[in-house]
Amino acid sequence: MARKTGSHSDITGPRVRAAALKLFAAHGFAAVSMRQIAAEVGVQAGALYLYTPDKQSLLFDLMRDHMQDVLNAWAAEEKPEGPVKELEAFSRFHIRFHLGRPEEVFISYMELRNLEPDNFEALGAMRRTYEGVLEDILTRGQDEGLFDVDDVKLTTLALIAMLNGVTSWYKPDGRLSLARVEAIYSDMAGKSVRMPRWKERQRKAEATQIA
Amino acid sequence: MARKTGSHSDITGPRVRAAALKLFAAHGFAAVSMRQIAAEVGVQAGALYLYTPDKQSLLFDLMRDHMQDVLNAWAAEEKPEGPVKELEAFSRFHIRFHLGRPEEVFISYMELRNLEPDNFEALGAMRRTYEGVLEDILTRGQDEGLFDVDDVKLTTLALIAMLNGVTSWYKPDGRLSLARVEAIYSDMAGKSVRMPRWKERQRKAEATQIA
DNA sequence: GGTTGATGTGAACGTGTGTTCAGATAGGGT
DNA sequence: ACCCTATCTGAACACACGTTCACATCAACC
Repeated sequence: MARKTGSHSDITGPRVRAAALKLFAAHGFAAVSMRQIAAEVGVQAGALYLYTPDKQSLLFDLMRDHMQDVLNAWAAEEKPEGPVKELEAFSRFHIRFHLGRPEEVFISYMELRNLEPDNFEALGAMRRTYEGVLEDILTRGQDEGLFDVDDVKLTTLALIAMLNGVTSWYKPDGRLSLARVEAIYSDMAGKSVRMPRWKERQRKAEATQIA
Repeated sequence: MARKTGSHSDITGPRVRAAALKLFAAHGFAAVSMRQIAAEVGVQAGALYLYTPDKQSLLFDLMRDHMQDVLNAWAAEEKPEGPVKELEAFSRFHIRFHLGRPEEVFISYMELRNLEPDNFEALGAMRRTYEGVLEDILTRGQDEGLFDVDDVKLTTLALIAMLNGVTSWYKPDGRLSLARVEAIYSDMAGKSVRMPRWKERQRKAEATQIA
């Protein structure tokens, strides 16, 4: 029976998660104690266990929810037609989404090794799903002769690494606006995989020659 | 007076560092105890303090030595002429060097936040020096009209992030050889910044038109 | 207005932490 | 043969850890 007034559980619960997010991102999962999290919330350590079964779950829930958010947000995104524009849309989406959640991103890529095996596997599956989106775009672009990609899997990982790197230096009040960063990254991503014009011409020339 | 036979300090010292490297890379600095390191070496925890003043120094020394190795190795590398070939040489060097030291690389980019302020600053300076190498190549290429880079600093960080990403998935016995990975990455890096031919032609056309 | 149940306290449990240090050990120098 | 000293042990220090639990508090309901 949920209380209406005076019930703190609706408030404290999210605050616990917010505190954990902030502290894990700043100092690392292993370096943060339950007492520090409790202090950030303004509560005693024991009270945390009303909102999480243990410290590990606190970490995993943050990571899982974040990955789910990414996947949902991409699913809701409007997709343009053709691999070239899709790649640009993906790059822009990735940069925009990740810059809006620097702490979640940081945790999701830094604390993987602190997950227990089952949780690690579950999160790995979600990550592979997301990478699959990019891999699919590259594959179709390659098939249509629009991209010149040596190895799709490797290129996928290289691009994701590049795009993720943005979170390690971007400051909202920095020199470059979000829009500019978004543009530069998506441009670099596009250029790094697109079929060069001379190669395209050569390909067409060979095709007509054979025919 | 150093012993010749039976002296273990020449042996135990490096073993302590090797154990710390291995364990820090596998589980993270904060999650590894001095007793675990000692056990890996086959010694009691107290003995470690004959080789390091404290745990923090153990981490910092590993990171500083690694960065110094990178800088030295690049200094010793033979450099080709021209920004385009220099960029390729840098990319290939970076991939090759980093894939040969996965643990050092992992630590150097994951454990920065566990460094005390002074150590953090010292390592940051070394990292900026290394990034300066790439930044310099891009700047010169841009000046010579060979590269089409929107923002040199941002592009530097994006490329470094992409190249570093390789360490998070590469397995020596995997599908792709080191040489192939090296080639693909340096190719992507080059394409992502190089001036497109059509833009180059346009630039030259405008130049003659003005003259 | 007394009862109930959600919410939180504060102390305690057992274990582990980084670090120190008196003492054991054993090989090299004389 | 003896001493010296580099090397290491094993116990101890004070403190922090994640987690549990008996108990307090207090708003909402009958």
